[in-house]
Amino acid sequence: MRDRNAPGRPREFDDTEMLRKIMRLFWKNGFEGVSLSMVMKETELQKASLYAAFGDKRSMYLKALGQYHDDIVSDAARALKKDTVPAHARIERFLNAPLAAAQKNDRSGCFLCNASADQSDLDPATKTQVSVGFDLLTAALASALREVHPSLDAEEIDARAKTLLAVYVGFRILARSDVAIDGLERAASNVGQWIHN
Amino acid sequence: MRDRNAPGRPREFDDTEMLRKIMRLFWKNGFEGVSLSMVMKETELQKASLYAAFGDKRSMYLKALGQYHDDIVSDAARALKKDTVPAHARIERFLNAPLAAAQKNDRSGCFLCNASADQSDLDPATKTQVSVGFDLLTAALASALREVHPSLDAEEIDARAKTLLAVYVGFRILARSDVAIDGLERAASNVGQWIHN
DNA sequence: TGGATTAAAGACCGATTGGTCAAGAATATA
DNA sequence: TATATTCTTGACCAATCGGTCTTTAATCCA
Repeated sequence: MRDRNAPGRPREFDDTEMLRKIMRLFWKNGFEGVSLSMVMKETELQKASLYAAFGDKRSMYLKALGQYHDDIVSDAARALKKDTVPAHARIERFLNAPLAAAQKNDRSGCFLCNASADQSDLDPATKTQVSVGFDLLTAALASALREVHPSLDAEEIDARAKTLLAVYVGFRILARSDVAIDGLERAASNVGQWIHN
Repeated sequence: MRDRNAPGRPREFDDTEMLRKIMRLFWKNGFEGVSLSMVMKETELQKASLYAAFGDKRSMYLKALGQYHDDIVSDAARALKKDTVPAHARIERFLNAPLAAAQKNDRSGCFLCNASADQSDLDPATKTQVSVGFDLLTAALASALREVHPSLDAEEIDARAKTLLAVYVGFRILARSDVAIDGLERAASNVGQWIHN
């Protein structure tokens, strides 16, 4: 966002608001699945304005991924680290989020997971940003796990956190297909039990 | 593949061989990330020959996914269902495959997982085909789990199989990013322990 | 009021996209 | 050898791709 009292003609749109629209586009369709004309339609901005504000397509994608981090990932991490409900319930809620979304017919999945599958192998900057998101979630899961098992050492906590993250990511990907959702629910409840081991 | 004694000029290439090349392309780059000119270069075939043999781009993608099913998924399922090693070791080997690939710097991941993230929400036919693959793997995991726990009922077996599949898929996606691989290994060994519960 | 500066609008660019078509070449059968 | 059938080649197509440029409009500061 530009300075309010900057010289020159002021920008007529809010950067963050537009970035959120762009984010939803890339989230749903992937990098190559989004064209500049789609972005123009969604934001109701001209091409040149988009380039001036966000740079080229790759840079838009990266900024959209950053917006996802700020809006969604960090929120999820916060809810895992501290909340009114006990730690094990926070983890269960986290693992149930993919299934809850699927039941509401929201199949967009997780932008981080999609980006990892779609672009991590093709673009190093995306790969890095995806890893940052996954690392934040791992740390948040580890924090919650420490509350459940104060006696476990750091390595074991990290290993379990990564297992839970893998389950979460797997649920997100599986829920995008037609894999029967009811089996997944019981699977989630199994993992909920496993947390206490 | 056309009949050997069919009338007309015989095809100068092997369909399956070409489909495998196309498969690798889509596997690595996703649907929109592959252009017809890339396919032409990889197969050394002309555009019209490709269209005559495999149909349009969407149809090529679906056939490539089918080839992945025949070549890779069904092999993995077979190795899970029956082998010289005991059932729990077969499952562990299955879960370790994503990490073993990552250690060899093979980051292509799993075509099924990538397709689910990339195209399941956009194309119903892809969604269906992805689900068929996941269902086959679930059934194979369930078969191995029944050997480990003959007393468990079918629903519980299915739920556990889906948990393991989620872990597998999660590993595949996480391994594409820069998430530290050593933590994942210990995670895999944790899950190996959990199988016996 | 007059620069200086920035944004908005949309025409414009070459390159590439997925896809088709017409002509010639290779085969089986008759 | 003639014909029917299929395959291969490469030119060809409109549409779209990502990206730029010029013109005009809006603002700040002096």
